[in-house]
Amino acid sequence: MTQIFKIDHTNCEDCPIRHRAVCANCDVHELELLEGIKYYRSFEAGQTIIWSGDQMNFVGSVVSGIASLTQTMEDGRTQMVGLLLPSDFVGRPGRDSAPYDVVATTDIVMCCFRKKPFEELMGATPHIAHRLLQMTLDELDAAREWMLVLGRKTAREKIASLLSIIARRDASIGQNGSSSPIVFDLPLTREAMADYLGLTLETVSRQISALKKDEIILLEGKRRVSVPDMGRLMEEAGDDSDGGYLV
Amino acid sequence: MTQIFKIDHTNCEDCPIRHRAVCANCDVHELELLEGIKYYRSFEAGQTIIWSGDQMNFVGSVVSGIASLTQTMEDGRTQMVGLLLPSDFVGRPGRDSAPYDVVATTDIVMCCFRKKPFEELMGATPHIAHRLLQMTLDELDAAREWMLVLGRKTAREKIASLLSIIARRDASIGQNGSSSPIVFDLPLTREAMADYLGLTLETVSRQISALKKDEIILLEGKRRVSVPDMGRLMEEAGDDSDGGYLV
DNA sequence: CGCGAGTTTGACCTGCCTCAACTAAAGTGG
DNA sequence: CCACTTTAGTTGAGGCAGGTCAAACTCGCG
Repeated sequence: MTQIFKIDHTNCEDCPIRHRAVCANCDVHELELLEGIKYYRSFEAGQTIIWSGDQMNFVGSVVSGIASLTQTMEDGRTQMVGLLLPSDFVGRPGRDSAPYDVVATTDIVMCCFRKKPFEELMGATPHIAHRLLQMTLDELDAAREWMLVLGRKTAREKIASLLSIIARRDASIGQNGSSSPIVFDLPLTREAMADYLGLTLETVSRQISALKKDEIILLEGKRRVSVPDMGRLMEEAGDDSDGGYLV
Repeated sequence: MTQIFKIDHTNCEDCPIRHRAVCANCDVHELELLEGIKYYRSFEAGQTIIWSGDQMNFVGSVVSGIASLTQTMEDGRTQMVGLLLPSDFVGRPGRDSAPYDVVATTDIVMCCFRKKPFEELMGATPHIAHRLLQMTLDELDAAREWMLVLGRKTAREKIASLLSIIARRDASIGQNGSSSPIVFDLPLTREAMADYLGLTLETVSRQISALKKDEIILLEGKRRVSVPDMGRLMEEAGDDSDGGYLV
C-alpha cells in the first residue's frame, strides 16, 4: 500500500513521454493547462492501481514502468487483456467504473489528472481529444491482433509472438539492421506471461526452453533474452510479415 | 460483386440508427452537413466490403445487417475479431489501410462517407469526434472481454458466451422480465461461430448439441434458438454476473 | 544456512482437433 | 417430378497439444 513519490515536480517539456502520450499534440498553452492539474503517483511492483468495478476518479499516463490490465473469473482463471507501457493511457473519460484490474507489473510512475478537470479540459482542447482517439484506435488494433494470438496460435507461436512484441519496442530496433542480435529483459514472470497468452505457466516454461534448444533465442539467467535472428523469431510467431527486410 | 441499392435516399431524421451511430449527438445543423456527404451502399451476404491491407477511402455505419472483422494467417487459420451490428462504425479516420477484412455476414446496408470530407467534418464538429471516441472505447471493452473468452474459457463456456451476447441485444431484452423465454435467430453459420470463438466447427456443433441436450437452449431447425432461462445460460458462460435480476 | 519465490522438468490425463462418414435441406435441370 | 449436386450441420473414432499434479532446482535474502 506504500506509495513512493520519486518524482517531485517535472516540467512537461522535459517529460520522457512528452511526444508519445495524450499530450503529444498539445501546444505550449495547452501544456500549461495540463501542467496545472497534473500530479505524479508511484506504485510498487505488484500493487493494484485500480480495482475492477471501482470508481475511477483519475486518469493518467504511464511515465515509467509497466502495468497490466487483467480480467478475472470467479473461479480464479485470469486473462491479461493489455500491457501498459510508458506513454500509454489509463482510464476512460466519460466512464465511471473500471472494467478490469490495473496492476503494476514493475515499479511504476504515473502522471495523473483528476477525471473531472481532465474531461473539462478535453472538451476545450480538441488536440487532446484527437490524440486520445488515435491512441484508443491503436489499442483497439492491438487488442484485435491479440485475439488472433489467443484464438488461433499454438503455444510455441504464442510465446514467439510475445517475445517479438517485447523485442520490437523494448530493444530500440531500427538503428541496427537485421542481423545484429537484439537483447532485452523480460518484464514479466512466467505466470504473467501465461496470463497474457492464455496458457499455463508450465507450458510457457516448456516452450521457452524449446525455443532456446532450437536456438531461436538465447537465455542469460531467467529473464535476459537475446534474439540472434529476428526474422526466425517472427517466422515462429506465424506473423511472417516477411520482416520487411527479407524482401 | 453485384451491389444492390435498396435505399434511395433516406432522411437522417428517419434513420433507424439515428440515435446510436456516430451521428447520435449531432444537432440539426451538423446532421445537415453529414447528410450532404453521405451515400448508401449495399452488399450481399458473403461479399467482402474491405480487404485487409487495402486502401480505405470511405468510412461509415452499418444501417442494417451484420458484418464481421476477420484476420487470417498465411496458412488459412482465421480469427474473427469483431462483429459489426447496426449502428457500429467501420473505418479509421486518420488511417489509410485496413488492418483486417470486413465481410458482410448477412445482406447489409451501410451509410458511407468518403474519408477525406468526413475527417474534415470531424475536425469541425466535436460532437462527432466525441461520439466516435465513446464508441471506440466501447469496442475496446468488448474486444478485451472477448480476449477473456478466447484465452480462458472452455468450448462450452465459449458457446454459451456467444449465445448470451447475441441474445442480449438481438432479442430485445428489457421489456420482458427474467422468466419469459428469449428467442432469436443465429446470424452466423457454425463455421463463422467457430472463427469467432477460436474453435473448430465440429466442436461448435457438438457443444450446441450438448447445451440442447441439457436443456439450456432449445432449437427450432438449425438456426432458431430459444433460451428458457437466461440465468442458466449465463451461468454456463461463466460470466455469472448474477444476471442482475437474481439479487 | 534455511527459506521462499520463481522456474524447470517429468509423467500422466483430457479437451479439443482431425479425419471421415453420414444426414438434412435446398436448389438445378432434364 | 424426380435424380443429382451443393451447402450446412451432425456425429463418431482416435490422436495429440496443452493442462494437471508433483517433484526438484536456482537464487537472492534474512
